[in-house]
This record gives sequence, structure tokens and C-alpha cells, in this order.
Amino acid sequence: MTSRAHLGKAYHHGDLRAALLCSARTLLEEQGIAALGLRAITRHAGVSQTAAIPHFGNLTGLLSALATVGYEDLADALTPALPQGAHAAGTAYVRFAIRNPGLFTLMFRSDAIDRKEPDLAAASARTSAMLTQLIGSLEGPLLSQTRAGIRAALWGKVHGLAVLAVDGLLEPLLTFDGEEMSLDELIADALQ
Amino acid sequence: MTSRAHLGKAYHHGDLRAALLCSARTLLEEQGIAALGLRAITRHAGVSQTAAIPHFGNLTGLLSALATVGYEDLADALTPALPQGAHAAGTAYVRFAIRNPGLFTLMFRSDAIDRKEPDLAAASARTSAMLTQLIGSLEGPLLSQTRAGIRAALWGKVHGLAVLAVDGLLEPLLTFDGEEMSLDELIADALQ
DNA sequence: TGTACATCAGTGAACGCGCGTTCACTGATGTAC
DNA sequence: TGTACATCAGTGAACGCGCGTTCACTGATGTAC
Repeated sequence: MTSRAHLGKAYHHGDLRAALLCSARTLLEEQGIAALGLRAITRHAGVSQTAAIPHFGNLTGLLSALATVGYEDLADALTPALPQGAHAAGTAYVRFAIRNPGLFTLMFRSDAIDRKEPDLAAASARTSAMLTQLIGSLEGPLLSQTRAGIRAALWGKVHGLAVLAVDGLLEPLLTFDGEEMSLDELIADALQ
Repeated sequence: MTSRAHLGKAYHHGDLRAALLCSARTLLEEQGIAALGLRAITRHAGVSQTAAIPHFGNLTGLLSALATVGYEDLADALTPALPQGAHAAGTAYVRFAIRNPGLFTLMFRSDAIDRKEPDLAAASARTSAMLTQLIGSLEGPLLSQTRAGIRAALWGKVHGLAVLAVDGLLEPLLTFDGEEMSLDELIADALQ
């Protein structure tokens, strides 16, 4: 029976890096982006307040690593939807945002991450390439549009719905015209 | 010559409320939403660190008042474009965001404002009503869509482009396919 | 026109708080012999 | 198989910082007489 197998905590954690990312993600979704500090994250993970530094350098490093995980998760969510076309992919994108509002916010709007961090840049580029691939498969909408324009229009619509949903700004629309509808129905209706 | 006319500062400011909002807006656009604190704002305005409290109660009150100004400005920007239809209104919306990225961010995504504050709720509702009015004038796109769905689709697309532009995420698209284009051209192309 | 006074906008010192980061340390680990 | 040792993950006290808010205050203003 080595000390690693002891009940309770070993001095060396085993996989503190993953544990810290997990704590950060939980905290992000439960309490929002403003609650994400080095001290809050390490406190949640049950380790000392400086334990993250050897793994991530500083807070920006930790949050950039978390955003990297986010891009990987988003890519995983989009992968099965891509062959089914733009509608399915858009729905998957918005669903990802609704299910991971804190993470989505961190990935796309935070200035607390370093987008030039190599792992993050790579994960972001990989997700971005999926969108490029999708556009290639579209039956050309308007001949006068450039490919960049088509792409911005498609991404803008989907991203806008995601952002509005995450920020709760679509809620007033759910009872528009006196009709009641669910958020999922509204998104499906808007994307058609 | 009353003391109000003295060179330098009178003890009573005259219109400190407006001056504080102006300082806050400047700070917001120059240094971002994270730099907006009661102390930073009053420091920028050249008054004591507690001078904002009689006018706004607390930081949330001040930021909510600033967001109210933002909704009024957005309504002013949309008004002349509305009669020209959805394309013009959408362009005006995105232009407002690009010109006031900090304010736009504060209005739509910040959890530092109180959306239930009456003035803010009223200003927000007034802007929202413009969108409702616009949708009424649309030549019905898809008969199977609900009015809420049409509205979410329209707002989502425009809001998404605005958000992507503000966050700098459209920049990679400006040199897509090897072609160079300006942000304005890309937005115009995406909105057509 | 002049004077006394209530009002309240704005001051500035002080409070407690949580933060990121530093630094000397402790103790579990794996390796060399 | 056993022992000495280098490594370095993780600790915890301490630092200085900026924050929001409190509180007793000061002094310009407008009004009542």
C-alpha cells in the first residue's frame, strides 16, 4: 500500500492540473466569470492558494487552458452534426452555448484569456476550420456574396442566437404574441 | 462674480451626475469594462472617491445609468434607419456596436448592471419596440416561422455580427480566400 | 437689502475584503549506486 | 535489496494593491425673515 493509495489526500496530488481545470469549470458555470480567481479555484479544489502556479504560471494561463478545453468540447459537439448540414451544425453550436454558458462566454468574449497561447490558438483554429468546411458544402445562397460574407452571415446568425440565449435576452420572445414556446422551439424556428 | 464662475473647481460641481457618466463612458471605451470602478470613475472626473454615491447609490446604479444612456443612443442611431428597412437598420445596429464597443458590451452582456432598474428597463424596452416595429414591415420571409422566430433570427444575425466585430473575431475573415476587405464591406456583404 | 440658518453636495480618512504574487519551506517521489 | 540524494509539487505566511463602503466633516447654496 503506497502513500498514493492512502485515504484522504496525498501530498502529491496525482493530476492536479486536471483537477484545477475541473474546479475552474464548475466555478465558472455556478458563479460566473467574475468569480474565477486563482484563490477561488484552488480553494474549490482543496489545495493551497499557490498550487496552480507551477502548472499554469498565472491566472491567464489557467483560464486560457480552460478555454482550450472549451474549444475542444465545442469541436466534439459539432463533429457529428457537420455532415447533416448547416441547420444541424447551427443547432449544435447554440446548444453548446446554452449548456455551457460560462465556458462559452470565457471562450468568445473574455479578455482574461490569452488568445495567442499556442494550445488555445490551435484548438480555436481547429473549430474554426469546421465552419470553413461547412460553408464549402452550402448550396450557394447569393451569388453576389463573397465567401467571407457568407461565412460572417452564417456564423453571425448562429453566434448571435447563442449569445442572446446565454444572456437571457431571448426570454421576452418566448411569450411574444401571447403564444408560449420553449427556448429550443424558438431557436429551431429562428434557424430554419 | 459668483463662486460658481471662479476659475478651477467650485465646491458644488454643477452637474456632477453628467460628468461622472461622461468619465465612466470614456474609461469604458479606453480601458474596458473591468476598469470601471467607483474609485476609477471619480478619479477620472477629478472628484472625491465617494462623490458618486449621492447620485447613484452604488456602482451598479452608476453603470445602470450609463447603460440607459447607451440604449437611448442606440435608439437615436436606429431611428433614421428604420424607415429604410431591415438592411439599413441592421447596418446601423452593427455600426453602433463598432463605434461604442465598451458601451455595447455593458448594455448587453454585463452582469454589473441592474436590468430591473426602471429607467434602464424603459430605455431598453423603447429600443426593443423599434425592432418589433421593423418586423411588422417585413415582407414575410417564411410562412412557417412564428413572429418570435422571425424576430429572433433577425436580431440574432445582426447582434451576432455586432458581437463578433466588437470582439475582433471577424478580423481573420477580412483576408479570407486571399482577398482583402474592410470590416464595413464584410458587414455589408454579410447583411445582404 | 441684509442676515441667519437649514440643506445637502462633496470631502477625506478609515474600515475590511479578496485578490495575485513572492518566498522560504516541506515532504513524497524516483533514480543512482 | 537497501540507502542516499536530487527533484520538484505543493504549502502557508506575508507583501502590497485596489476595491466598495462607512462616517463625521465642511462649505456653498437658497430661502425665510
